[in-house]
Parts: sequence; C-alpha cells; structure tokens
Amino acid sequence: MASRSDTKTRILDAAEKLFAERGFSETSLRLITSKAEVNLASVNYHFGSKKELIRAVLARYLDVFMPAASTAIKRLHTAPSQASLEEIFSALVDPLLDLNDLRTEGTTIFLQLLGRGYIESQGHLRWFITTHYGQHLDTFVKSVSASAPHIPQAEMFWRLHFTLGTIVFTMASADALNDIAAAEFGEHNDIEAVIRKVIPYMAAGVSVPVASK
Amino acid sequence: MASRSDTKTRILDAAEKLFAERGFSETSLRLITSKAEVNLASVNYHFGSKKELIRAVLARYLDVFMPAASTAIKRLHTAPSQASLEEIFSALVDPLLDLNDLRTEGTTIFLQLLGRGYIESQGHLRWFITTHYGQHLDTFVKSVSASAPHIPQAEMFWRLHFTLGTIVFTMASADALNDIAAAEFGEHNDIEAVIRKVIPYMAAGVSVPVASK
DNA sequence: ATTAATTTAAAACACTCGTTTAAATTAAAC
DNA sequence: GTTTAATTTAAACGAGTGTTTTAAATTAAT
Repeated sequence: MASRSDTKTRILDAAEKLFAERGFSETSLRLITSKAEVNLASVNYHFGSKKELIRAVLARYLDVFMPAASTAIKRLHTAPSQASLEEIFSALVDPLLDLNDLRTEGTTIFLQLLGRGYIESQGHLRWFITTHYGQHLDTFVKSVSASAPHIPQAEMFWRLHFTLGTIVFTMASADALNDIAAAEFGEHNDIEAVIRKVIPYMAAGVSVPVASK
Repeated sequence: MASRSDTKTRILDAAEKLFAERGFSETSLRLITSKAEVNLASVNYHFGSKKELIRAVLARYLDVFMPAASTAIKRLHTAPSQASLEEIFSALVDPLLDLNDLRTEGTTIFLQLLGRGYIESQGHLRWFITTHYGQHLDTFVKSVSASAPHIPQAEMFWRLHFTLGTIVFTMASADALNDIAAAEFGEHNDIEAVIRKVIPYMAAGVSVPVASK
C-alpha cells in the first residue's frame, strides 16, 4: 500500500543525490534505479522522461524555497529602515538551511542542483525556473536594487549576473573545493560556512561604486 | 604536404569551438571530426584519446596566456609602490585580449573552456593545469595576497574561486547577456567592456574585510 | 469474487559513444 | 624507383544510453 508513491519518492531521492554529485547528463537512469532499488522502466512510467525527472527533482526544492525566500525578503521590508545588501542576502540563508529539515543534506543538494542546472542545460531548466518562479525572482531583484540606489539599472543588471555566476559556480564545485581546502588549510567547512563566506564577497561587489572613468 | 599538421590543427580548431559552446562530454568526436572535415579515427591517431585532446585544446591557450600573465604581473611589481587589486586584475586584461590575435574569439573561447574544465571534469584537468602551470598560478596568488594582506590565506583561497566563478560564468553567457543588455538598456558592449565591468566587482569582493563575527 | 485500473518487471529497441582494426593512400628516405 | 614510414580511410566492435513494449503482478473498485 505504501508502494504507490514510494517508488516515485525513492527515484527522486536517489536521483537528486546523484544529479548533485555527478551532474545531470553524467547520471544514467540505470544508476538511479539501481540505487533506488526500483525497476528501470518505472522512471519513464512515473515521470515520462529523464528531462521531466530532472525538473521534478528541482521543483521539489523550488516549491519550498521560493515562497520562503520571498516571504523572508518581504518581511525584511516591513522594517522602517532600508535593508542593507548583506541583510537581503542573509535573509535567504534561513530558507536555504531549512531545506536540511526537508531532506538530509538538502541545502547542499539544492544549491548544487541549481548550479548544475544553470551550467549544464542550454535552456530548458532556465526557462522552467523563470516561468514558474518569476514573481519570486522579481521580488528579489527589486529588493536588491532598492538597497543600492547608487548603481544604475544597467550596471545592476550585470552585477546581479556576476553574482549569479559566483554562487552557481561555487555551489557546483563546492565539494571539490571543500576537499582542497581541507587538505591545504585543514579547514572543514559545511555548506553554511561557505554560504556565509560568499555573502560579503557578493554584497561588496554588487554595491561597489561605479568607476567615474 | 600541408596535410600533416593540418589535420591536427583542424581538429583542435573545431574541438575548441564545440567544447566551449557545449561542454566536453556533450561534444562527440564524430561532431568534431565532421566539423573539421577529417576522419573520425584521426583524433585517436593524433591525440590518443578524447581526454588528451581536451588537454591539448586547453594547453594551446595556456601555453600562451600563462607566461604572458606572469610577465605582466611581475612587471607590475617592479614599481616602487604596492600594486592595488584592481591593477593586478587589470594586468591580466591585455594577455587575455591578446588571445583574440591568436584565434578568432580566442578570449571568449579560452575563458569558457576554463570554466567548463573546472566544472565538468572531476580532477584530471584540474590536475593537469596545476601541475603544468602551477608556478604561474603561484605568481598570481602571491601577488593578490600581497595586495590584500588583511585577508587570511584560507579565506583568500575561497575568494579567488568565487572570482573564478564570476568571470567564468559571465564569459560563458556573455553573448546572451549582451543581447539582453542591448535590448533592455541600449548598451552595446564587446568582450573587453564586460571584462572591465567585472574587475571592480571582483576586486571589491576579494578585498572586503572578513567579518569579525 | 470478479473486474478494472494501476503498478512493476524483464526484455528488447534503436541509438550514440569512444576506441580499435586493417587496408589504402600519401610522403619520406635511401 | 623502390622501400620504408607516416598518415588517412572505412568499417566494425563493444559498451552504454534513454525509451518502448509486452506481459505479469499487484492493488483498487465493483
């Protein structure tokens, strides 16, 4: 009786781990189904195709994270004073870390999936995210722009994409970087430590005055 | 008579474009050889394997860029005053742009390849780069560290990788971003303009004081 | 208890992949 | 000009991919 949705969940759980670790195209359905201990054909039965499985894996996180992030940012703006850039970025940390309650290593997996998705796929995931979660993204962009009014709109466009690159690249290779950092400096960082490291970097970059030339 | 090294070059030229556009594992040898108009088996004949072809593609750029970058940075340190972070990053701009003289779109292709290499492969490229060009990387890292002595070594490790992410992601999607910027803000940037935009962002992020907590 | 719908299972399909083989061709050396 | 070496070619190999099919088993509904 539990078998109905159990198979679906087993597939999603196994898939997200492997996708995050090895990337989407490097992870075969056979590897997923053997880890999940389900039949190969059940992926196509429950999800239709590998592409839709990838979207389902991401949606399971985005459906939780995006509303939580929006709420956190809107709550920040109920305060009388203008929120700083660091405050805005930091407001996303709790929604991110709460994903660890959703599933073990949820935060790490989600961020790595996001990074992989943006780098690997040529568009179908980017399209999926912007069309399904565009309003939440708007909330974030407007919030950042308001807190750095000295940055022209066009310049902010570029800097937010620099920021996207910073976070996405870092998360996609977070495991590898952590291994190096551990070997080289004896540092043992969890995902939260890396997030807290990257926030000041991004906030400083986004708000640095434009060169007068 | 020109056929000898011609085939090798045709393969490299076709491969680097495709690798930069679609990634390494997404690019088949059959696609490369058909674009290069050479026989499929000639890849294995001239390079041994796909893995070694990837390394050869990258080496062709690194052999030019790395010494040029090292020289530029060392020249900077002959001046009596300590070079600023922006000066150090800017010193890399010319060696980077000079790659456009090497091959059309050389700068963009090189940066995209670098990013793909760091994200995709689990280690063999990272190993290849650090063992073959480690001295040049050291020159750069030491130079940056000296100009931001308030940043601990381990923290600098992370920030330099944030920086790598910023530049690599930006360059990978520079064409698309430029199109949007042109349509949205009437801006028409070339690759150099984008590089000049990203330098203040990265310099600010790398040198921002570490949170005392 | 019987029927109907859902879910699982095993096998095959139709590709694509990197690599290898062996013959044909071209270039170089003597 | 003949022999030797280097290069190019076409074809096949073996392994891996996502997907589909067909049948069996399980579950739910009548």
